[in-house]
Amino acid sequence: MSSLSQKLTFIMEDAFSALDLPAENARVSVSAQAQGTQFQCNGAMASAKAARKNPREIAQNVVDHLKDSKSSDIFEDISIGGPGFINITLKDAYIADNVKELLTSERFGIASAPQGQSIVLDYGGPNIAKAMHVGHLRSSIIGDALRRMCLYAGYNAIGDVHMGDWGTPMGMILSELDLMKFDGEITMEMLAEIYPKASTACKEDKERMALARDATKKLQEGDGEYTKKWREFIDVSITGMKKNFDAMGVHFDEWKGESDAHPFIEGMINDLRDKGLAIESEGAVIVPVAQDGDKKELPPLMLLKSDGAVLYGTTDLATIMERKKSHNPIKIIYIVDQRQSLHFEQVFRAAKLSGIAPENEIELVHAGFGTMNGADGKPFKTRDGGVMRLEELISMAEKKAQTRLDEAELAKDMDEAERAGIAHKVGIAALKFADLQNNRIADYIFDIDRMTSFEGKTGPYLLYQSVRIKSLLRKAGVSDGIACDEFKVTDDDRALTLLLSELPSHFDAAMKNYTPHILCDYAFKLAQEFSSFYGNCHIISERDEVLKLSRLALCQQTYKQLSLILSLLGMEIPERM
RNA sequence: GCGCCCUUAGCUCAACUGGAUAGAGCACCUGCCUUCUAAGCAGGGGGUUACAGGUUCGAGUCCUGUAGGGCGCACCA
Repeated sequence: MSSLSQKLTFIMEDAFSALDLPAENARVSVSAQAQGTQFQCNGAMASAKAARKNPREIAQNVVDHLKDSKSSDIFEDISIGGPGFINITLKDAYIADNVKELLTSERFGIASAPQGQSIVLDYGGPNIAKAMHVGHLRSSIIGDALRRMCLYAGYNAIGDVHMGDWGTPMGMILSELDLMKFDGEITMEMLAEIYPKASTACKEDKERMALARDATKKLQEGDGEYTKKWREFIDVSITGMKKNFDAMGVHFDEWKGESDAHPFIEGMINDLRDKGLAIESEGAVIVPVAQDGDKKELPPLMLLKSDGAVLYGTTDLATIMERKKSHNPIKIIYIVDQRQSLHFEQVFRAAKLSGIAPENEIELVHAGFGTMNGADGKPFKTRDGGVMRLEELISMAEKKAQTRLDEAELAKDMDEAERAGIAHKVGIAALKFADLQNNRIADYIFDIDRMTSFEGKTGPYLLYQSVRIKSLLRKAGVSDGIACDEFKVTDDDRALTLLLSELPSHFDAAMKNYTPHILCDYAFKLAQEFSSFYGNCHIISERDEVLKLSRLALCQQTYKQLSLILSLLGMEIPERM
């Protein structure tokens, strides 16, 4: 079981091979032309040069071959267009057979990865003592979606929040507590005040900074008193983070941080020194990672500062060791701001050079994303110039959904709790979809109106269509799978039927490039196609029993797919809305 | 100075990795609640894909250059 375009590709590959044409040119895709033809293959033109033939002639050979062969009962029409496009239209009987197969397929035709392979995903990346703001949105939402996708693809996917809990900011807080002579219970509110205060003071005053550096070093060396206090405010901080992540429905399997790599660092540095990879330079310890043929001058990865303290790159490298030991993953995916691409290039090179992550054992991927800008194209700020907190954003979206619900006739018989539950699901779907539908690589404009919009290409639209189907199936008394002995395809539902078969192609593409927006796009098209079908056709009131059953099956299949994709994207469908 | 990324409709974004007439949503205009949820559907207008060359049967996509924007270049994370 696979998508129709994949099946047709197999058939086309056979035809190409039989005619001594390169099979890799045989790929069949959904037709770009809206009307008329259903699928197309562009391989004749690609093969023309090497075969020294006219592309139309090649296309004709392929078409003749296919018409002669037994697969001819598949094609309603197969013809040549333009410079050599092979256009394919399928027989309804073949489409019907395919749907029948799809209806009983557990995974919609999506292939499953070999068992026992792990992938670690590094996303979220909140910092201790800092309030989570909209900047954490992308990493969390994209990362969580990719984790769910990897899981569905059959991998043992492990999401790690990888907190910033080990750098100089920790020393800033500890030294600030010293200066305050503080000895009570640390609260979230306190932390929110202390950190910015300490950070500013350190920037302005070199001596104050020295205190922070000193405290950082002591902490990293295992000072008892500091460790105790550190543990205390880490726990407080994590409680706050969990609140935010829970509200967004972002899940982590591990709550590790930079500090968890600490036990690996000393051994790692010694090993790198022994291998001659780590060297002293200006009092610091570095790993040169430049290679012949580099276009740019790649600075070395610094492991130890001249004062002996570790850095971001040190913990990142050691974290790979830690992950290798605990999970032995085939891949580690970092969902981190694109601006850090140089840093990851350095770490990845050092990991390969040192054998910490041999190239053929662990694949290291930086799935970077663009910077979030405000409407003016500059990094996003609220109207008063501050940073918008995540909680604020979530509650804005929820409130808008609440208002929308209060206006609706439907909500009259709902109690408070049900309304709040729906408003939450709708609000979160709006936020997540607004973010996920963008290709992750490019910078994007953070538009609060778009984030909290419920019309058009939005999360709530997808929820709405799903809810409509669910309601329809409920009224029709359909609960479990519908197996159609006979499936009837008509002009009103053919487009939806064909689209339903294409999920595997889109899932594969999204996985390959780590781009959830491909799934967003497919889900939207599917919902739109369904909505059109829903508007044009009678379903429950259809008199033709075979057609009615076929259409109910289509509804259910659409619901199942939307439900799967929404869950992969981290959205929940309410019972009604 | 060196390097990376970006520039597509008024706005926000797609375009299956080189394919046919570049698609969606928002906004604007016209219809549709007496069929199963109108957070919806049907239809309309809106484009020299920043610019100039090049490669190719074929370029938004690849190569070169120019302009504009963003970012990064060892003791922050």
